[in-house]
Amino acid sequence: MNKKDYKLIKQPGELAQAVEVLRRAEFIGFDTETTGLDPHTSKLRLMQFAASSGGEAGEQAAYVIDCFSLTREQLRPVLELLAAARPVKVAHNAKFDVEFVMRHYGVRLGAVYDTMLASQLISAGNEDDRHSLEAAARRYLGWQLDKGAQMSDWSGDLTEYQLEYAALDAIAVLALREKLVPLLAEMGLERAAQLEFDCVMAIAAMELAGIYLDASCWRAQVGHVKAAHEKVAAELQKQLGSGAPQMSLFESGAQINLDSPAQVREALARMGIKVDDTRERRLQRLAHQYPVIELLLEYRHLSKSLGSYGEGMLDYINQVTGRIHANFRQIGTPTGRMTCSSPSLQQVPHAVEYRSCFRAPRGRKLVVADYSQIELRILADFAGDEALQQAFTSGADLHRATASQMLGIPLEEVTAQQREYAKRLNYGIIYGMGADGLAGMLEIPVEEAGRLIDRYFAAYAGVARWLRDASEAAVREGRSRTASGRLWVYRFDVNDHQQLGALKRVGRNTPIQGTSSDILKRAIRLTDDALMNRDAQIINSIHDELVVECDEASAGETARIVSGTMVAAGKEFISRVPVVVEAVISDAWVKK
DNA sequence: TAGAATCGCCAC
DNA sequence: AAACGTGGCGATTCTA
Repeated sequence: MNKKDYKLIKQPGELAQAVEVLRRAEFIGFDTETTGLDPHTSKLRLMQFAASSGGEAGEQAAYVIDCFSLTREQLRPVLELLAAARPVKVAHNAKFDVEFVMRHYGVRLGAVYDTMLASQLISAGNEDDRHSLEAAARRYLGWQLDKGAQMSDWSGDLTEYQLEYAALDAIAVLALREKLVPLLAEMGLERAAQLEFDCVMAIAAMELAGIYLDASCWRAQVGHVKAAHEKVAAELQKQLGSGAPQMSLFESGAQINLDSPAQVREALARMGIKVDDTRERRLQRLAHQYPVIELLLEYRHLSKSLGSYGEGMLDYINQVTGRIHANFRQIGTPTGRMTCSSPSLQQVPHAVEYRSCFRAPRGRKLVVADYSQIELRILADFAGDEALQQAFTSGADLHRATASQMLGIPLEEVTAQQREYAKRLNYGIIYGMGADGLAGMLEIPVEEAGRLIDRYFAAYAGVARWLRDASEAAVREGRSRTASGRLWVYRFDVNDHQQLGALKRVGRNTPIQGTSSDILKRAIRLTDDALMNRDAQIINSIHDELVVECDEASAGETARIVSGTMVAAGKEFISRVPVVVEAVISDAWVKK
């Protein structure tokens, strides 16, 4: 490892010299130390930079800037360096550092190379790999970084040890990039990496802005659910207890734990209803027959609402901003989708009662924009299936068109049930659903479901061929790619019958789901760029949807811009099928 | 008894 | 036994 040489900067003159050196580099390592994890309540203490010094190979110049010693005005040269497109700032999980710089200095980084995202792409869906700077430096550099100082107190006088640690991280990311660049190239991941790097800033800005939740609206909603929950629980106890054996004199009642699947299963057995498990799918089929099952499903639904979407949601409201700043993991799944936690804004129930509590503050509006059937459009494009493409270009209702095509009847003669079947097929096909799954969902015999699928594939022969090829390629090559080139190297055991089946389904789904996520990420970047210097900001992103909060007066304009950038992003990846975005202006996170 | 594993269910 | 892909998360149950 290189000598831990660094210069501590506490004076404007020293800063000017450092910036002069850094400006000449093509890439500079960048890291920060902060007094805590929340940019709204914690301070930025240090900014560390590293660059090749231009001398002998491997020599580094490293600078540790003490933000407590310099005013914003004095820091201006380095803030301009950060804002410039060159040099590219190399950072590990840049989102974290970027949020602090944005929050405290109002500066966006001009260009980012994120070694954490690069490392995740190279792992190609292997979720056993860790991607902390410590883990990545060990794996790719053989460096043993001492992270002991990471959680130390950065708010007071700093020790030599702390400063060395801080400087070394900036050096490490620069060295890490050198190792990752050829790996990304060899694996054909350069385009995917650029796509990821390009939206880091926009995602950081989205988190930093947060989303406004009307607390009293939420409390009222939770109150309603709580009352309903108690009522249903009491009734369910009564019904489930009815088959119980004679209870002892000392027991007031045979209370069971309604939240325990095992106890519920036993109670149902006592009533003569024997089930292997009590999952919703299974119970749904018995609900018509047994009122107690219907009640149980309602109880489960209410419990879920109270647990995941109860009072706890209010704890996420930031004390400083009054808004919720969830954590978005940019590469959250092997297909490239983002995931969101603390709280997961991606799984707030679709019911208006919940979503309408997430709303625009006074004088502002939300633009809620989502892609119309983007995954099916991707499939139609990839498969080159003219019939499915025609269904999209005709302008007719898609599921009605599908029903018409597969049943060979005019559009006007399609019944509501036929449309519903076609809709389930359209969605299920993307996930690799088979006759059994369709039969269960539509509550029809397996043979009939099989015939429906046959007709579907007869109408869309190109889709059938593409899906078959995709699963065969996944089995043969053990990997799939999305349109950006993102890679998932599978770790399924093809000798295991079940895993082989799963592999075939994942092989069909990954290029589609992954390309959809490519498109949304591109849309995030283009939209963020287009909204720059307007009173508008992306505040949420959910797989095929963007939510933008903006000034009331410019909502119409904002909606047009967002639609335009989202469509443009889609067109970068698919060309044979029109990309359609539905954008509405709303007071809350609902499509009015 | 704390953490891991499992079940069940919310989203797209 | 399951039979439809990707997750996060809360409650229960298992395990060391």
